Amino acid sequence: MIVFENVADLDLAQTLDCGQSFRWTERPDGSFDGIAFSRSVNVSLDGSSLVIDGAGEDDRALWREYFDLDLDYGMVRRQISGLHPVLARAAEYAPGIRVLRQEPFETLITFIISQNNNIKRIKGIVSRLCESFGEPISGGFAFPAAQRLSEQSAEALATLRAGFRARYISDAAKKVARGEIDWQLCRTGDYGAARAELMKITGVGVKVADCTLLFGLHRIEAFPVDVWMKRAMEKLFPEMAPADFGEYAGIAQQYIFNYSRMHPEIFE
DNA sequence: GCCCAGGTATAAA
DNA sequence: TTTATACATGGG
Repeated sequence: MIVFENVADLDLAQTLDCGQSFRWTERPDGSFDGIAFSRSVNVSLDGSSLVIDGAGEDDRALWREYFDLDLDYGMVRRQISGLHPVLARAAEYAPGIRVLRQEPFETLITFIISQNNNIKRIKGIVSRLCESFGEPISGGFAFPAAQRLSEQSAEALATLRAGFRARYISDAAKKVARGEIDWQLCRTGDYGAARAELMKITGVGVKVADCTLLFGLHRIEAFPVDVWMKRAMEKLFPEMAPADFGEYAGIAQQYIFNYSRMHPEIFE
């Protein structure tokens, strides 16, 4: 068991159930069971201590990074809130959101599955994907390796009931397994080039690419303010110009997404 | 039954 | 370059 003390600005439900990760399930006691990096754990918050049950000290750095504990989200939230009142409202609504640093391939595949889909069903498909093709580990199944996934027939993938996304999953797994996707470029290269790199995959457009870059490669600096967000800002504050989301655009975007999910009436 | 869901590929203007 | 439509599946 690992304990991180004095963790601020983290709410597990807000972070693990806000549509960025699809592998966490809440227990009645408010803790969450989940798997990342082929490790099955239960995470809970005891006061300001983050408890990772099922993990050893060897993995302290790994979980510190996963929950992005080295970034001061209080500072980020204050900065974002100053950019536009809509951002202030969204950040205030769920101040415990953090942007997780998930594994790139898992993020890519889960957001391919997310297209024209709902979170409940996304979780089901991801769950079947891991049970069918992931390595069994203590407490569940790891997310499948690209190589293993790339070897699956169309018939095998059909058991996931992912619908038209099955061939997208297959193409992504093949390209990643062959090394045709340059993760280093995605992580550190020009944002446009990183986006284009992921869009080499069939079924990956700007939205899936942006979500993969944000949640899988932590490109928090460049999430575009899309037309939908601009419309929301103009509707709520018609007298103001839509703001750029600034240095932490990806985090701002996640506050907004969560807020819109909980208050759909405000966003039409 | 009908509508829609963290969109994208494809065809057509 | 921009705009309509199909797409598989299942929850509300």
